[in-house]
Amino acid sequence: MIGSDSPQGEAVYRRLIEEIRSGDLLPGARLREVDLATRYGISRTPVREAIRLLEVDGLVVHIPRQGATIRGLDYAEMIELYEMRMVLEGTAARLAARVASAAEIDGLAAIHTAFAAAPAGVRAQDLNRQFHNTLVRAARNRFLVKAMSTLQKTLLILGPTTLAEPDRLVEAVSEHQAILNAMRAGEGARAEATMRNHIEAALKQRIAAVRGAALPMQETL
Amino acid sequence: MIGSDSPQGEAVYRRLIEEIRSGDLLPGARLREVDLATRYGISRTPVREAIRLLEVDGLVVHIPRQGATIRGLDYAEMIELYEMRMVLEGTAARLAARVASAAEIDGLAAIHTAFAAAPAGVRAQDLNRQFHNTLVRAARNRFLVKAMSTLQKTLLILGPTTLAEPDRLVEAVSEHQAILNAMRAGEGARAEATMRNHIEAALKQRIAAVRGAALPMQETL
DNA sequence: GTTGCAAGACTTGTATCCAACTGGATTCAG
DNA sequence: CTGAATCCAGTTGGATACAAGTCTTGCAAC
Repeated sequence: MIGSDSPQGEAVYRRLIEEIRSGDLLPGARLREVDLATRYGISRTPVREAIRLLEVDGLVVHIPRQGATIRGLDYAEMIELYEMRMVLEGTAARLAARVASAAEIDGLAAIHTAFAAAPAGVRAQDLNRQFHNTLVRAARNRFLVKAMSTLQKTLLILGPTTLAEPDRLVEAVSEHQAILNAMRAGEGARAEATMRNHIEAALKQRIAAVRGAALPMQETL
Repeated sequence: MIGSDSPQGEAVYRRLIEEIRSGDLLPGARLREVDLATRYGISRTPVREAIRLLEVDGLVVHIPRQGATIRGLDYAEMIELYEMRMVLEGTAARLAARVASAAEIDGLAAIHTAFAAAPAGVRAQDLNRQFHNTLVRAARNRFLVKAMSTLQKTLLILGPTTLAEPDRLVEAVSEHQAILNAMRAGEGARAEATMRNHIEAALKQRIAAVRGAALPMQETL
């Protein structure tokens, strides 16, 4: 028994996701079925299921008779990932500005207030996640929510968000405020533009973070 | 042995997808593990795997101790689905207009030529799929490709595409031509706009097709 | 005739067992 | 000492056996 509710496969899945988020499982780590099964005190069947779910999320690569390993993102994929965030979250802001109720925007504003007051750290990161998730849900499009959910899981393997640095946090607060203002005004186009700008700033920070990182070995001359 | 390559679970998955596309499996159909296993002459293990894959695609709903059934899309979800198509395929057209090579656009044009010459039917539907898939791949964004792949699978449960009617087919050819023109000119914004227009026209056709369909029973007064 | 309950069939969830394949280590020939 | 071929350990893929829960159906009581 490792999770709270019945389906153990899903419990293992969530647990593995959490281990990826926390950094216990880094790219390249092998996921051996018997290893995980004995570690969680269950059989291989639910473990297999969880690994398959991680595979369709794109978090692990699964070579047929060889096993699964946490995959990494190369530079190009990182850019593509943020490009998609700009599209999806920008769309979410545009739609939400039109259809979100005042109560929903108030809820978003409450999260933002707490976010603005939080020091850099896990608390701020969590509130940031809440802000973005709530905004996406406010767009009232289930397929958009699902696509963003997949994208965010992929984002996990890039490591913790860039909000650890206080400078970036201050910028992010300001950008969130701009998004909120546009949404309150019901200006979808401006909400989309400010959101895209926000994601692009996050990408710049991310690019700066990987500066100096080693190139993949195949390309190391 | 039901598929060509090794992993049977994936073979079952593709086979079920095909049965959904062909209309053999309609919304509401139950997927019993032992039933499918005996039908394909294999054990339950790969069948379970395939059903889980369909679940994450959103093609089946899976109630924990009760089983999986092909799910249907209500009116709101249909609108949301096409809204997402407008966003994703519009983005694909915009990006492809910038980054696609001349060879890729020529390939797209070749598909288009065959499409324009095809009579309404499965051949035209297949070429239409090829056109859209090729265009999305030309955008050079793996996450966009994956998101569109999921969306297209969901589209399957709405039934065959609207290209069965010759009138709509003629319109679609014209719209595809407009998209191609914009891409050749390298005008991303226009490519996006024409693609969004194309998807919106398809949505209108889809809405007309469900006119007079029975409302869900809960709402039937 | 209707409603409540209980037993049984049916279905999925989990565990374990066997088969097939991969990768590396070891050994033997050159 | 180098190279390859072979053998063996390790791991996943699939099948079957068992456990647990849900729905249906039949019966009895009201």
